Amino acid sequence: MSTVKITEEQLQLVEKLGLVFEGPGLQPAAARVAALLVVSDTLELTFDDIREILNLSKSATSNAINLLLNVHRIEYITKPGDRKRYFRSNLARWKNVMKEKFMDLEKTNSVLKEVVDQRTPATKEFNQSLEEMVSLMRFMNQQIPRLFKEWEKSKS
Amino acid sequence: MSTVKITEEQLQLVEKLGLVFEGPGLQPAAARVAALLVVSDTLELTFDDIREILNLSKSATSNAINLLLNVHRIEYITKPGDRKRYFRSNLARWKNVMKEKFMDLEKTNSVLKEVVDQRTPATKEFNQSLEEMVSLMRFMNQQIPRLFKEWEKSKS
DNA sequence: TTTTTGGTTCTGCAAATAGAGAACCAAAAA
DNA sequence: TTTTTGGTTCTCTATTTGCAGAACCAAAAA
Repeated sequence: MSTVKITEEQLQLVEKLGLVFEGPGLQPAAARVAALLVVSDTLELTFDDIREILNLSKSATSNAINLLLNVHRIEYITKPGDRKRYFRSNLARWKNVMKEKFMDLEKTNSVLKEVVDQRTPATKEFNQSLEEMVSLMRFMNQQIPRLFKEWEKSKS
Repeated sequence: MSTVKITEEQLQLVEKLGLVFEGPGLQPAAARVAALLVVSDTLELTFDDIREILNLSKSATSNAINLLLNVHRIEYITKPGDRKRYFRSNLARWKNVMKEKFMDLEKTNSVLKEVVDQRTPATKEFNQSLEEMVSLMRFMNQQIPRLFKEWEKSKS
C-alpha cells in the first residue's frame, strides 16, 4: 500500500493532460501514466504507486511503463537497498520529442516530392501548387531548427 | 463504368501517401481518397471513379468523401447538365491545414501552463524545466506565423 | 529452502473502428 | 408515371484495441 497521495484536482489535470498526450499516438493508459508523472507532487513514483493512483491492472501498468520507456518519455532511477524502480518524467528529452514531431513533416515532404515528380505535365497549375507546398514544407524544415537554436541563445 | 484509369505505380503511390495521411487522424479509406485526388492525372473524379479505382463499397466511399468535405480537404465542382459531383483536392486549404497542425501546440501549451501553475513549489528544478518547455512552445508559436509570412514574401 | 517482491507474459473479453452489402430515397430523365 | 442516377443510411460482421485477471518467473529476503 503506497503512501503517495494525489488531490482530486490533480487527478482531473492528469486526465486533461492525458487527453493531450493521446493525440500524438499514445494509448490511453500510457498517456495517463506520462501525465501523472508530470502532475504529481512526488516526482518519482513506483510501479505500484502508479497502478494504485490510476487504478490500472498490473498488466496495463507494465505495458504502459515499458512503452514510455521505449520512446524515452520516462526513465527510472533506483535507490540503494531497494528493489523497486522509481519512474519519472524525462523532461530533458522533451525538446527532442518536439523536434521529432516537427521532423515528420519531412517524411510527408519526401512522399509529396515523389508525387510531384511523377505527375503528368498536363496539369500545370495543380503541379505548381503542389510544388509550392513542397517548397513551403522544406522552408519550414530548414527554419525550425534555426528557431530552436535562437531560443537556446536567447535564454542564456 | 468509369473510363478514368490509373497506373500500377500511381496506385502504389496512393497507398504510400495514404499512409502518411493516416497519421494525422484520417481513417484509411478517407486517407486513400485524399491521396488519390493528389496523385491522379485526372484532377476531378466522380463518386464512382473513386469507388472503382480504390475498390471501395458505396458506403465507404460516401463516408470518406463526406468526412473529407467536412474538414475541407477536398471540394467539388459540378458541370452543366451533369448530375454528378466532381471531387478534387482542395490544395488552396493545405497551408491552413498545416498552420492548424502547428496551432495545436498551443492547446498542449495551455494545459501545460495549467500544470505549471498548480505544481508544488517544493520541486523547484522540475518546475523550472517545465516552465522552460512552456516558454519554448510559446516562442515557437510566435515565430512560426512569422516564418509563414516570410516565406510568402520570399516567393513573390 | 521457502517465501516475498517486483514485476512480465498469457489468455480472454468487451468495446471501438472500419467497411461491406443491401435497402432506401429524392431528383432528374424517359 | 415509371425508371434511372447519384448517392445516403442502416444493418451486420470482421478486425483491432485496450485492458483485466491470473498464471508465471527470477532475484532477493527470510
